[in-house]
Amino acid sequence: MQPEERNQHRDRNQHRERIRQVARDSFGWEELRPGLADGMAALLDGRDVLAVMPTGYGKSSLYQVTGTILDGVTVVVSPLISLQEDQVRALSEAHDVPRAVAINSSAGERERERDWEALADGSARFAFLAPEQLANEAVRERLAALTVSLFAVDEAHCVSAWGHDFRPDYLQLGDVIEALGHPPVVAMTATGAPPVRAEIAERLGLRRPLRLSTGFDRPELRLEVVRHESDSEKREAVLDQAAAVTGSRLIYAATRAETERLAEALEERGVSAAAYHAGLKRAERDDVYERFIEDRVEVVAATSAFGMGIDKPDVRAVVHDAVTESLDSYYQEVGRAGRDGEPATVTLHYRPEDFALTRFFAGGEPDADELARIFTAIRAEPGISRTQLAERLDVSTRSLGRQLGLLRDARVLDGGDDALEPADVRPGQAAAAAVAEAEARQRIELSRAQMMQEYAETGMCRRQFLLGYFGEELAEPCRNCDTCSSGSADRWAEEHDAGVEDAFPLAARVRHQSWGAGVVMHTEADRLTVFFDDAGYKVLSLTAVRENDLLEVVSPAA
DNA sequence: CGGCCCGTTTATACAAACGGGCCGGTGCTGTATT
Repeated sequence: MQPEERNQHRDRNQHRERIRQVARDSFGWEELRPGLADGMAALLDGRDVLAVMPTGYGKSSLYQVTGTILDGVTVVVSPLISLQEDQVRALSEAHDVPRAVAINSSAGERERERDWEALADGSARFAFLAPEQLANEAVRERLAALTVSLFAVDEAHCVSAWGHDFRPDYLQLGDVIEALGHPPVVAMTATGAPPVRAEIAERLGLRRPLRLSTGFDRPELRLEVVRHESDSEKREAVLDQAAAVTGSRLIYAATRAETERLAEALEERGVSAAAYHAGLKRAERDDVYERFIEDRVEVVAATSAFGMGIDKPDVRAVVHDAVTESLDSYYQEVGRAGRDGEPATVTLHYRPEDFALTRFFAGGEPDADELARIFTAIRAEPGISRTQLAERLDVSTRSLGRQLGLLRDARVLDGGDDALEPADVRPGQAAAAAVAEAEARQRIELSRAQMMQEYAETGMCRRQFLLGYFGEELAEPCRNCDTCSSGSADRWAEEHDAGVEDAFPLAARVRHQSWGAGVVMHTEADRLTVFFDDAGYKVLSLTAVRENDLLEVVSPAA
């Protein structure tokens, strides 16, 4: 062993010992679950970490323990103020852990100033921020003046799910990290198929991250899908199921109006129910949430707003009144059932027409003229900030954020939001490139919905399908889903008599004649699923691929 | 794209059927108004 290696070895043992000590003494964890200590040690070694672990596993400990050990400030990016508050509380309840502050719009200016001073003088060493805060130059300057020794991104799937249009500041986090000198970064999420994970790593600029994944299977969840032809028949089935089950249950609907209708109909049947969506007042939302947690309301009919941060152990059923826009979202929502490990049922009720709404949300035609107008304005004033630009053009900073994201992705715009730098191309070219980018994005969104449809219509074991989507293999049908119960899964397995696909192995990097570069996501005996960088998911028949020589393996594993 | 609301038509007096138009999810922030 060389002296240098010996030093590293000694450091690592010291790290492990310190991790054990802090976990036990400060947080009261006698033992850390598999992977967590490895992640912490990697961060202390200066490595980036991408952790995909289910809710309740203890992902937060990755930055809690590491941040306690490190001397500088730990920045934690969290999408919701309510989550920030939960995390600040959790840290304040631990022993001998540096103080944590949440910096957001809910505090007054004076309080915020006190928090910054606490970070500066070392009396606070955890800072929770939403990405919108980091889009603010003054905030970034104050951070740069501190020593940031760890950068954590909680609910990191938001980078991919919200970054492109809803909350574009998520896409700027990579630049923020670089500007801070790239301290070790830990990105944490409970959800994400391989393309989502790849996007998180790419957007945040993670450097050869340690990838931790604990497995997606939730055997206690019974998986069911019911297809309906008419709207009213579907609603009746949803209501019947929600009324029949006992214990806490959740209904997910696609629109606010539908949550109201469902809750009302359940009340009429004598079931205590409440609607939950982002159109309600803050106090009403809190009230519904509290009543649900305290078992004073049995059923909550909600939109996707009822989600992150909700951790009720004994939800016995999650009933979907419509498809979601992807299996990533679907699995995240059904994952709120059976957290206590006891059996729970998750059922998707859908109609093919449901996909109309999914298509609508995938976005329509981007406006080439508007993109050209924006680009022209930036060219007239290189180095202009997003805020100034929004004023010049009299548009909202929000819609502008989405357009700037497209121009950036199309590589015709450089620089952060406070200094936009145009590439040397004509506005028409820039707009065309951005439109192409938007179309690629839309193709990917639509392909994600397509996978949802494949799941709904498959004859194979639902769990085998779902786990396959998340890059995991389940050797045998699960015996705890509707296709297994009906015998369909066994018939399917016989017809598609297994046989490992050697020519196109899992995770192989491939190139298709018309869809370009992609990665093999899932293989079956007669077909394979590939995620293409610009076209999204495609299910290919192996016979067609072979006969027409459509697919070429570029490298065996990505 | 499909669902829903609303006003109009239809063919005769209450109700159904039709068509145009609009809306659909998620949260941060800073600013204006009680």
